[in-house]
Amino acid sequence: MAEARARTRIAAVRSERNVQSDRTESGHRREHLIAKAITLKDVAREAGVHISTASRALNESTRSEVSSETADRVIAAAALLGYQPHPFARGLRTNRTRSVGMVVPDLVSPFTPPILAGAQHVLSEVGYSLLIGSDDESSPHAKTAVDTFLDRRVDGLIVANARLDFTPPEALMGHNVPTVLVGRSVERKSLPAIVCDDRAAFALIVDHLVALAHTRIAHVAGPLDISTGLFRRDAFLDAIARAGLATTECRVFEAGAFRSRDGRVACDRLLDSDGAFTAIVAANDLLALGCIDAIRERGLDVPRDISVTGYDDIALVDRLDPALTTISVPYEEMGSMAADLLLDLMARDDRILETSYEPIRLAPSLVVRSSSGPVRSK
Amino acid sequence: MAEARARTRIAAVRSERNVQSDRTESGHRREHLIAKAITLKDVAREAGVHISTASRALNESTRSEVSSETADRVIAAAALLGYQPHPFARGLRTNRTRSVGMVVPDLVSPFTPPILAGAQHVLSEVGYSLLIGSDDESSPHAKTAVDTFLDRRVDGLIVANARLDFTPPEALMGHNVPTVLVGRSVERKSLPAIVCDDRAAFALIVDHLVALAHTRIAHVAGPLDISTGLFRRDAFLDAIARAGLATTECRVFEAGAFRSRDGRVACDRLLDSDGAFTAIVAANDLLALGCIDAIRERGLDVPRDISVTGYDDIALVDRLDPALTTISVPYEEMGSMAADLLLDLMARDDRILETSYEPIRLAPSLVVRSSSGPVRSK
DNA sequence: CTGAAAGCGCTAACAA
DNA sequence: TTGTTAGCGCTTTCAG
Repeated sequence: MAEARARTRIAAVRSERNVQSDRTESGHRREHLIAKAITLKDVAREAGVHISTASRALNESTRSEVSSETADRVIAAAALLGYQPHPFARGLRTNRTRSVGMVVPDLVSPFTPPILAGAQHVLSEVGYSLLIGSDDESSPHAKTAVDTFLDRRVDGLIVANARLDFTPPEALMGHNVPTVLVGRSVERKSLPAIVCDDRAAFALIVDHLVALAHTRIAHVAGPLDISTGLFRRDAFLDAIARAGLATTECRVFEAGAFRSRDGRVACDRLLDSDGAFTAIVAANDLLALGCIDAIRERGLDVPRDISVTGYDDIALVDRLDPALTTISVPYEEMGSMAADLLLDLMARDDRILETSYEPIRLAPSLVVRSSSGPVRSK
Repeated sequence: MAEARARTRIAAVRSERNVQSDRTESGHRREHLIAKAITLKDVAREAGVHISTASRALNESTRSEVSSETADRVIAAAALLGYQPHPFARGLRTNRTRSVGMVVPDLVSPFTPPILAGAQHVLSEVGYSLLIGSDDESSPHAKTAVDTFLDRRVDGLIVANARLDFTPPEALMGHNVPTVLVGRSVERKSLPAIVCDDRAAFALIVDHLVALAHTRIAHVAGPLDISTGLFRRDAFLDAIARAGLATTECRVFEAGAFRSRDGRVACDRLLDSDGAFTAIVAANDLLALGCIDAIRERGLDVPRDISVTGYDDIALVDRLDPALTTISVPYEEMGSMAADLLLDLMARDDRILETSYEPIRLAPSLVVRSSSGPVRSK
C-alpha cells in the first residue's frame, strides 16, 4: 500500500525532473532504465522547504537547528522518495568518505578471510564501506595498495600485511590517515596493532610439551622478516627459558615461507643436524604438516618418536592423521577489534601521533590433539 | 635529489595555499599535520595555465585538445607536486566511481577467497577498487549489501551469493548497474553468470565410478534452493542417465547445509534406507567428509565398502585419510572472469538488458585420490 | 528557525 | 589551442 504510493510518487518526481532536463527527447520510453537518482533538491521541493533546510533536517547533528515539524516533514519526504544522499557530493564537502581500506598479504591464505570478515562486519554496522587491496609482489613498480587507498581518500587504513621493516609511508603520515595494523606488528611500534599473544601461545605449547616430559624441543620458524616469524621464534625461546629448559639445547631452523614444503625442508635440515630432540614446535600449521611429512619419510612416527605442534588451527587439521595439536587464534576477533580501534582513532579530532604504541595482544588457546604425545620411554 | 626538490616545492605550494586561506590563523604550526592535498588548481598555477587546460592535459581522452608543450608542462607539474585527482570531485562530474562492489555469501567459506582474489586482481589492474560486503542473515532488516553498494554508486556489481530465487532488486534495475553473478547462477537467467560446469564435473565423477564398476551410486545434495545444490543434483542425475545407469537405482538425499555434520546426517538417512549402493557422490567436500564419518561409524570402510567423492578440492583434503577424490574448480579464474565480464559490461554505453543470459561455464577437473576405489568383489 | 549563497575539486559546454 | 563559466549534490557560513 504505502509502498505502491511511494513508487507512484517517485515516478512523478522523476518525471518532473525528466521533463525539465529532457525536453528535447521525444518521449520517456527509457525512463525506467536511466532513472536519475533522487536528490536533496527533490526532497526539499517535496517537503516545501529550501534545500539547506532539508539538509539540516536530514543530518543528525544539525537537526536541532530546525523545527521538529519541518524536520518530520522533510524526513517523511525523504523516506517517501527513497532519498539517498550522494556520497561523493557529501564527501566533497565533509572530506570524509566513510570508507576504509584494508590491505591484505594474500587473500587465499587461511587467516586472511576471518580477519577480513571481522573487520567487514564491524565497519558495515556503522555505515563504513570496506575497500580491499593486496600488493602484487610480482610487479613492484605498480602502485602500492596503500597509495591506491590514499588516492581514494579512505578515512582509515587497516594493514594486515606489514613486514617487520614496515614504516608508514610518508604519504600516509602526510595525509594523516588513521591506520591500524592487524595480525602482524612492526619493529618500530610506530602504529597501533592488534596481534595474537605469541608469548602466551608458546607458553601454552611449551608447557604442554614439558608436561609430556619433553626437554629437547626444536622450533621451525617462519621467515624472520615477518613479525609472525620473528616474534614467534622469540616467544618460543622465551617460553623455553621460562620453562627452565636450556635454550642451548633447543635448535631453531628457519623456513623460507609459511608453506608445508618449506616446513619439510627445514625439518629435514633439523633431522640431519646432530641435536637430539623429541618435539618440534612449528610457527604455523602448514609448516607443521611439512615437518610431519619429513619425519614420516624417515620411517619415524608422530607423535611416538617426535611430537609436532602447529599454530593457527586452520580448517581440517582436526581431521588429519595425526590430528594436529595447535594454537587456535581468534582471527575474526582480531579483525573486528582492529576495526573498532580504527573507528576510535577516526572519531578523535586530534590527530596526535603517539611515538610508540604497545600492540594489543589477544589471547590464543591451546588445542590438544594427537600429534603431540609423551616422550617415548626407551 | 629530484625527490628532495619535489618535496620542497610541495611544501612551498602548500604554504602559498595556506597563506591564502588561513590568513587569520596565527601560525602554521600544524601545517605538516593537516597538509591539504594538492589540487588541480595548484598544478595549473605551477604550470602557468588555466585550470581547465590542466584538466584537459591530464586526461588521456582530452589531451589531444591541448598543445603537446603545454601538456608536457602540466604533466611535469603534476608529477612534481604529486598531484592526485580527487576521486569524489571527478566522480561527481562523471557519475562514475571506478569502484565495484562484490557481495559474498560468507567470507570464511573455502571458495569465497579465491573468487575474491581473482576479481580483485583484475580490477585493481585497471584502476578499479573493490568494495566488499556480505549480507548479515541474522539481521534481516539491515540494509542489504547490494543496497549499500548502490548508495555508494558503484559502477558495477559482482554477486557471489545469489540464491536460486534471486531476482535483481528493483533498485538494481532502476539504477541500471551492470551486474555479474559468479559461482552461483539463478533460475531465471536474468543476469550473466560465471559458474563451474557442473554437468561436466559430474560426468567426470560418474564415469570414474562406472569405470570402477559402480552401478548403484547415491548422491548427497546440498540445499536445493541454491544453484550449487540444485544444479549439481540435476547434473548428477543427468550423468547417471548418460552413463546408462538406471536413475531409479540412484537415491538422492538432501543435506540441510554445505557442512560436514549435515552431510553426516544425510548419509545416515541414506545408510538407513533400503537401497544398496557402493558409492556416494557428495555435492561438495565438506558433505563428503560428513559421509565418510557416517560410514565409518558403522564399521564400514572407505573406499573398500563404499566409495565417496567430493567437490571443490578445498585445502588439505589431499592429506586426509582417505585422501578425497574430488573435483577441482577454478574459483580464482571464475573471479577474474567475472571481473573481466563486468568491465566489458561497464564499458558498453548501451545498457541493453538482454532477457536471458546463458551462464559461462568453466571446466572443472577430476582429482582421483584414495576415497574412491573399485567395487568390492563379494 | 529558515533562506540565500558560496564552494568542495573537478569536467565539459561554450567562447574567444 | 586556450580561457570562461556552469554546474555535479551536498554542507555550511551568513543573513534575515
